[in-house]
Amino acid sequence: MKRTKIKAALNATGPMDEITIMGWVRTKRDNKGFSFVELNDGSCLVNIQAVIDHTPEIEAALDRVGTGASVSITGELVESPGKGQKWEVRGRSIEVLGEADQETFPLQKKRHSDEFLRGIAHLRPRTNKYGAIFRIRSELAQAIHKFFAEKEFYYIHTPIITGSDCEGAGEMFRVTSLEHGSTQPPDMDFFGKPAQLTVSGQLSVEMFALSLGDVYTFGPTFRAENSNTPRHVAEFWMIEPEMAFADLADDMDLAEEMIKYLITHIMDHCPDDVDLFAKWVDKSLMPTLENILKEPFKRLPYTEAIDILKKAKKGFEFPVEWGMDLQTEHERFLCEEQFKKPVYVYDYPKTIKPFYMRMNDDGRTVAAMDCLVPRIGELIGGSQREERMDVLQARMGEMGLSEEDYWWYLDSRRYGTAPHAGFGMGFERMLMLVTGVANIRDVMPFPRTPNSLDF
RNA sequence: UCCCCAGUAGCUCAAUUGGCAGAGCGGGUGACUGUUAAUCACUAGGUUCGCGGUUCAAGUCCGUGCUGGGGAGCCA
Repeated sequence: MKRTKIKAALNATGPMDEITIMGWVRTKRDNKGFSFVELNDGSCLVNIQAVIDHTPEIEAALDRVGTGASVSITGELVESPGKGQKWEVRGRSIEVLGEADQETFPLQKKRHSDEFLRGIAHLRPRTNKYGAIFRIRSELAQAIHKFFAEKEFYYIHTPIITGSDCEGAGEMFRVTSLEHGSTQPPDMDFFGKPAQLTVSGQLSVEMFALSLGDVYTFGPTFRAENSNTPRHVAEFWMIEPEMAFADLADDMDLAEEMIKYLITHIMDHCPDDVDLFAKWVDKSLMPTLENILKEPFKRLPYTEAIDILKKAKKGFEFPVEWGMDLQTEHERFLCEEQFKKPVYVYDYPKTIKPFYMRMNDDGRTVAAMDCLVPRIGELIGGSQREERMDVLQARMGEMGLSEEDYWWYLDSRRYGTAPHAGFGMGFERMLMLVTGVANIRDVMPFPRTPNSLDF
């Protein structure tokens, strides 16, 4: 099929005698003797307008066309005499590719609530807002690979199915090939042992940092937590870079550079789509993004953060004391009120962090960092990893972890260990940041949440 | 998982103290020679989320279940 994408047609530098456009009808306006048909094909936010003079044959076709139908229109591309668009198609013929019954087609020529559109997740990318979200989502994924390629990081595909039942984060989904309700023991299962969906590629990707140097993984991860918030889903994508011969400061440098790179990239490459969000979704989007770009992030040791929170004239629900994990209200206070920009909190108490984070000289904190951003909360969590075999073994002992289960992980410290650091960034949370979309379910094609697996 | 709120036409919402279930948009039909989510006229459209209860009478009150939203926890 020969067609010109609408994005290309709208960017034309001159008229065209022969053009065929295909897309979905957003609206049709009939007049006596001719009709306007606005088409969108997903290639860009903007529709193209086609003007078609009526003939008996064309009228018969137009009778079958309503909002949502897909059509092919052939004619010429001309400068529009009307206001609102530079180019339009003067149609000579129209072919109806797929009708849409107006009685039942759920998308109307008006704004719908996000809640309603979630119920028709298979059709919502045909709306302006969701089309824009998923174009930006694609561009953001590409930008991540571009960023790491430019910095000469290697892209590692870490496994989705894992046999490590404790990767240091959250409840896991079990993977089995046994019949539902089977009483067979795990050693009769496919892998001969229990298997789960990964919650993080970190332990795997560390092995490759300690081989290839600078690496990253970017793929789906799964959490079986019964979380019901606008910031959590059961299946989400995570970017996890890992650098050999790097410490916590290098880690924070990389994360900050990456966030700024991604925001700049999206502003440069998706101006129309970003504009839609700035206008209709979050009026403070542009100031927020510009604010993130303009200054260095605040770097705040956990112990100082606790002091600030203690002195804050603020009725926190949770009392503040050294050793506790920061609550949502504390995180929001730090980045939205105290510093009004992204904040790294680092050097957390060892008791609230996983075994693999590097012990600091004080013996009570570890080289961990969280990057907190306004509105989203924790966008990134990372650390310098414990590279010293004896310290790592001691930590695992404290936390009741079996060295046998991690024999391959420990081998990386046994043979040629080296300082290294990395972090995990929630891809969808980054997408929420650059679009201003408030609910994570609205930046995923088909979100998976507790009791929801409809598509 | 806990706390709070909501569920009425395809969508977004009204409905006074418990007293005849409504509007806008969308749909259908018609009009209109340049419209921009066109406009104008006419028109159809309801198991008031399910189940049980109180009452002469329930969209409205009570119980329960389901679904959705907000907040919290867990985290990215």
